[in-house]
Amino acid sequence: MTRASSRRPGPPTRTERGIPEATVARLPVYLRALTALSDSGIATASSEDLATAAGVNSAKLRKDLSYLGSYGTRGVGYDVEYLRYQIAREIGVTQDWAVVIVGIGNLGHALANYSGFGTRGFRIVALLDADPNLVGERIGDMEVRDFAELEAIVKADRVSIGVITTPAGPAQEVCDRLVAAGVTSILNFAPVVLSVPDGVDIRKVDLSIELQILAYHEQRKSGEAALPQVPELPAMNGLTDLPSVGGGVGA
Amino acid sequence: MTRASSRRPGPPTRTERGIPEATVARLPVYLRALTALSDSGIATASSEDLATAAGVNSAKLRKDLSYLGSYGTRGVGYDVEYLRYQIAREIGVTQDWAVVIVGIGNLGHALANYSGFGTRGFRIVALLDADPNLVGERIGDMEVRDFAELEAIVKADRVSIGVITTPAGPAQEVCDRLVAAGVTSILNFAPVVLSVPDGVDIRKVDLSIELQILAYHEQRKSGEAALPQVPELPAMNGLTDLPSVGGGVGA
DNA sequence: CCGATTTTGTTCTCACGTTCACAAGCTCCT
DNA sequence: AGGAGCTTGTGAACGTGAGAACAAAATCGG
Ligand SMILES: NC(=O)c1ccc[n+]([C@@H]2O[C@H](COP(=O)([O-])OP(=O)(O)OC[C@H]3O[C@@H](n4cnc5c(N)ncnc54)[C@H](O)[C@@H]3O)[C@@H](O)[C@H]2O)c1
Ligand SMILES: NC(=O)c1ccc[n+]([C@@H]2O[C@H](COP(=O)([O-])OP(=O)(O)OC[C@H]3O[C@@H](n4cnc5c(N)ncnc54)[C@H](O)[C@@H]3O)[C@@H](O)[C@H]2O)c1
Repeated sequence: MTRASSRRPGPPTRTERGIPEATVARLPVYLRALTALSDSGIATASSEDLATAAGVNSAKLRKDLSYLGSYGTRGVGYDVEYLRYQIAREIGVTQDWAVVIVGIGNLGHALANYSGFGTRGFRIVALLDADPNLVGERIGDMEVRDFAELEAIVKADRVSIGVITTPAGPAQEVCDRLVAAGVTSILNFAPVVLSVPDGVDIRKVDLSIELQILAYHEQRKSGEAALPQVPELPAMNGLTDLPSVGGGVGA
Repeated sequence: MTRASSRRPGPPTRTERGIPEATVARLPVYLRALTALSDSGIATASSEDLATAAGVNSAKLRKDLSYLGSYGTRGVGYDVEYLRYQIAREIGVTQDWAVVIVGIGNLGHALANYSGFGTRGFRIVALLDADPNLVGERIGDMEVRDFAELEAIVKADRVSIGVITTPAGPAQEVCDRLVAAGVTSILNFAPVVLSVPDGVDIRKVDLSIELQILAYHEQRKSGEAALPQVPELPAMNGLTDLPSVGGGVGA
């Protein structure tokens, strides 16, 4: 492991068990690749093999893994099962995390029906919605419950992760309720910037943004020199979506 | 704009109209913030206002915008409408992009029902699935069509963006078909690393990975010094998902 | 037991991204 | 008209991340 003694403020110098964020984001990818290899009956894999399966450069993969410890064997490679467990432990998916989903509309239904969570260390303990017409509906082996029950559920099941799939309008309010109830990690699908207090982690998944990034590159491919250069405000597409400029300040 | 003459290899030196990837990823966020401000009847906004609405640091926002040109006025701020148009043009959402969705299951249905695309420069021209039982089903004002019609549709509607919402197994195959048909940008929801030829852009949205990143940080919050230190392979959670180690090499 | 071979873990360097800090430029008030 | 007061645009410092390269450690064959 990297020593941080005689070196001044020096290089990155991980502050003891601090794994770079970029690495954290890749660990789940490695975990999946290892699972795939394991299912194929492969017991040992080199960094080259793993890197190929995970779609990254092998030097990067080795450096990422070195933050966790020395789990490989020189001249041989990595034991697939062993490394898989070590990564799973580091991420924290060897235990189950209780999750609530708020807003059981189109997207909420899809997530509720998705089987891929339970098999990966996450357990959906409640589907919540404010719409009385939805409350009571059965989805798989679960039932939609009233959003008002949030606090009781979070307490009872020690829920630490909340998923927001409501429209943008109520998202900040829902977020505040989740935080107040004790949820400390939030995955947001609504197209708004949510503000949360320190100590609460938030990640967003935003389809429109992904598509727009693709569009940007797409435009470069085809257009190149065939685009109008700084035209003045013509009629533009309706780009409307948000009801108003939501809550407070971002981080 | 930054001159790149008498300076040697020098600083970042954008290669003429080349916008940093990190900036590209934030432009859609700014666009949304501007739309929100515009809808609130605000005509002018300072970088501070905008940064707050977009959830970023104002220096970063100013630098990002400076890559597009000098669209602000010192001492005043940015004209909301004008800047909004400039960003929309830069991203490429002043024109409509034709999109196909492949795999109309839980997630595909949700996307098909989502109204937020049409209003942002994207037009879903086809919903495709290989399952004969699904073909013909109506979703909103669209009808699910056979995946075999892909090539014809891509040609007819000049489709450049494809969305994959099939299970992981067939995803690479579907991806190859899309590319062969002429699609050059792909948004993938299946939990696999897809390989595509040069010139094709691919982005992935992966719920499980997002949750796992949250879990990692969550574990840090509660556990801290209370975690077992490198235990030996005990019974672990089923982390299975992929059917086997998919296609070829990643980028 | 020793050397050839393989593959990890790590160091070094470069590129990229973020943030600070401030001169340049605009508006408004006197 | 001239100066005070803001706010942009950007140069420079800093931090993080990516990739090349290689020494250290393990296996295997003779
Ligand atoms: N459907 C998609 O494919 C898609 C794609 C991208 C983004 N999104 C975003 O995801 C979010 C959900 O999309 P959707 O299509 O499922 O919307 P939806 O309208 O179908 O569902 C929203 C659900 O949230 C519930 N809800 C509203 N206010 C609530 C509150 N205060 N507390 C609890 N529940 C509340 C509603 O009753 C409804 O059931 C939206 O923000 C949307 O912009 C959706
Ligand atoms: N549902 C979710 O909330 C969710 C969450 C995270 C990730 N995902 C991922 O998104 C993908 C879709 O999930 P889902 O729940 O909608 O699955 P699903 O099984 O409900 O739907 C998949 C659809 O793809 C179709 N399909 C299968 N093979 C095909 C082929 N070769 N060509 C065209 N169509 C084909 C099937 O007929 C089916 O309609 C999966 O890869 C899943 O892992 C889903």
